[in-house]
Amino acid sequence: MIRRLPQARDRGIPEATVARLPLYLRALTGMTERGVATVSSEDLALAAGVNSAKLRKDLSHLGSYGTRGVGYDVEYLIYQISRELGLTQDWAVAIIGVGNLGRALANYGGFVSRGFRIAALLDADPEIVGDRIAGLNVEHIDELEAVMARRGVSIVVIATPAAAAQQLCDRVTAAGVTSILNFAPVVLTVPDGVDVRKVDLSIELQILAFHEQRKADRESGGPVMAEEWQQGASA
Amino acid sequence: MIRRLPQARDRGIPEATVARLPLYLRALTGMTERGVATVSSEDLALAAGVNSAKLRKDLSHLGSYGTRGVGYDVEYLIYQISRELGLTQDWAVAIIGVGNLGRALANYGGFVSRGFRIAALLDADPEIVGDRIAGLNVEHIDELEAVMARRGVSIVVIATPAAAAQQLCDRVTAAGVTSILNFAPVVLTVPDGVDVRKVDLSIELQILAFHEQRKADRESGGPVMAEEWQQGASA
DNA sequence: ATCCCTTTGTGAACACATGCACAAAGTGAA
DNA sequence: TTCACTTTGTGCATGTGTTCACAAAGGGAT
Ligand SMILES: NC(=O)c1ccc[n+]([C@@H]2O[C@H](COP(=O)([O-])OP(=O)(O)OC[C@H]3O[C@@H](n4cnc5c(N)ncnc54)[C@H](O)[C@@H]3O)[C@@H](O)[C@H]2O)c1
Ligand SMILES: NC(=O)c1ccc[n+]([C@@H]2O[C@H](COP(=O)([O-])OP(=O)(O)OC[C@H]3O[C@@H](n4cnc5c(N)ncnc54)[C@H](O)[C@@H]3O)[C@@H](O)[C@H]2O)c1
Repeated sequence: MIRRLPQARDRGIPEATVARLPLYLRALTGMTERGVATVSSEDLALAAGVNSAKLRKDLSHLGSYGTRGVGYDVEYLIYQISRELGLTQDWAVAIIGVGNLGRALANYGGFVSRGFRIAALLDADPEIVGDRIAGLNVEHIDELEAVMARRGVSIVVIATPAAAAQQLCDRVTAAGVTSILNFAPVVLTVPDGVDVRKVDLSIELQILAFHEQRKADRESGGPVMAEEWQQGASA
Repeated sequence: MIRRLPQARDRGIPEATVARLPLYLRALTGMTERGVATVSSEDLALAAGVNSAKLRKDLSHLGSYGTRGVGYDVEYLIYQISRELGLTQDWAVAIIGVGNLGRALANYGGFVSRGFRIAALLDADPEIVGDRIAGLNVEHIDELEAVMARRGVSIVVIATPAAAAQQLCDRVTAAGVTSILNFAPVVLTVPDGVDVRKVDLSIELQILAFHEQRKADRESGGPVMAEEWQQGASA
């Protein structure tokens, strides 16, 4: 067989794979801290809560970094995944909206540990502007463009009320930002080439409620069909 | 009109559809507030940020609630989706871990508006236990089982440090809870029949970083292939 | 060097999700 | 009633993701 271009590590990593790489990374970090030097796909898959074939296929998209009969070198794999995810550089993040949620995010240590640095906090409320949170001054939203440029911000977190989100989104994309994490419960419209990811707790709860209701229906009511349950792990 | 009653409304709604129903619901709520009585799949799809064929297929899983040539009755559709998601009853939610994040969640009004009621706040820290937050007393984690039973809690939110999460998860599942929303960055292991959904901001940022890096590579470096960009909307 | 054991990397089958395109069903006008 | 027009609901093709199952590769013992 021709075998199609052995070099050229396929530059198209499936989105589903990308979403799992951070999971593997987290599991690997835990292992390296516990002094584990080498890990099999079976063990790593277990730690990450996925099927081992899936894990191997995911990793195979990055290249061939395992040793047959042995497994993967933990440190080396951490490095390769980090590089692939872009965590070898660090990213300046701005948080817009320093309310309940924005404050919690700003105080959270878990970002810095991966290469994310909170570089700016912005709010519209004069009561809040000037506050010192997690070692940063809260700046006025009017300064948005200037602050982002000065600090080299490339990822923006929107944690304002829904009503303000689209307008702020327009401003940051106009300023050249192409990565946004949105907590406001609205669908953001963005130009091509801009990535938006959203976190919506309300949606998560509604999905849980749906399944919870089903389980209740099952028990009390209707004929149970031969249809097995979702596994615990979420998507 | 007779409406449906082809009694076999398919009892297996695809997971991908379930995850979008809350989105449609939100869009519909906005419309009803603006006095819109009827909406076409095209318009609703636009508001929800999805393709209209997908929207129609999603809705078709709930039954045949549209009128050809006209569209969907907004109120009626809100009711049907709410019922399907289990939002016509209300759900008692307990938050475990009242730190930065738990506090933000407790103070958030957006849950109550859909049928979710924060019924209990629990923490291990004696400094925090007894605090009054969002009209609720923070109770000691030792009381977990008793409190959950007394308040009829059926959904638990875990917002503690990662180290405590699995153990707490074991306790709540042992107490009969089958729906968990987890903010701690660990993979929870649960018995069959228990649903866990997770929210991990760090993972979201890493996914954004991956794409951001790609875009940067594209511009500066390598030969650009005929491969189009992700659309902005996240999965 | 040979053999046995372990574990990777992947082809191939399957399962699930998306989106096009259109027949069927409804509205409203004449 | 008939016709023109709109919009739903869905069959079907295509695309994406998952899982099985195994050949190929490497390690270590003899
Ligand atoms: N708190 C939660 O647990 C939670 C959960 C789910 C979703 N959310 C969503 O996250 C967002 C923030 O929630 P919150 O509880 O922190 O709200 P909040 O009201 O406490 O904070 C919002 C902050 O945004 C600021 N703001 C308003 N308009 C602004 C503008 N134009 N520019 C800059 N800043 C502006 C406000 O001054 C305020 O400080 C909301 O959209 C909410 O729906 C919050
Ligand atoms: N704050 C954020 O923005 C953020 C972002 C992403 C993830 N997270 C995750 O969410 C979780 C909470 O984050 P946080 O910033 O609120 O942390 P935090 O330290 O502010 O709060 C944790 C709370 O949990 C309580 N706790 C600890 N052990 C407990 C136990 N056994 N039983 C009951 N309560 C216990 C602590 O007393 C504390 O009040 C962490 O796992 C964190 O990794 C937080």
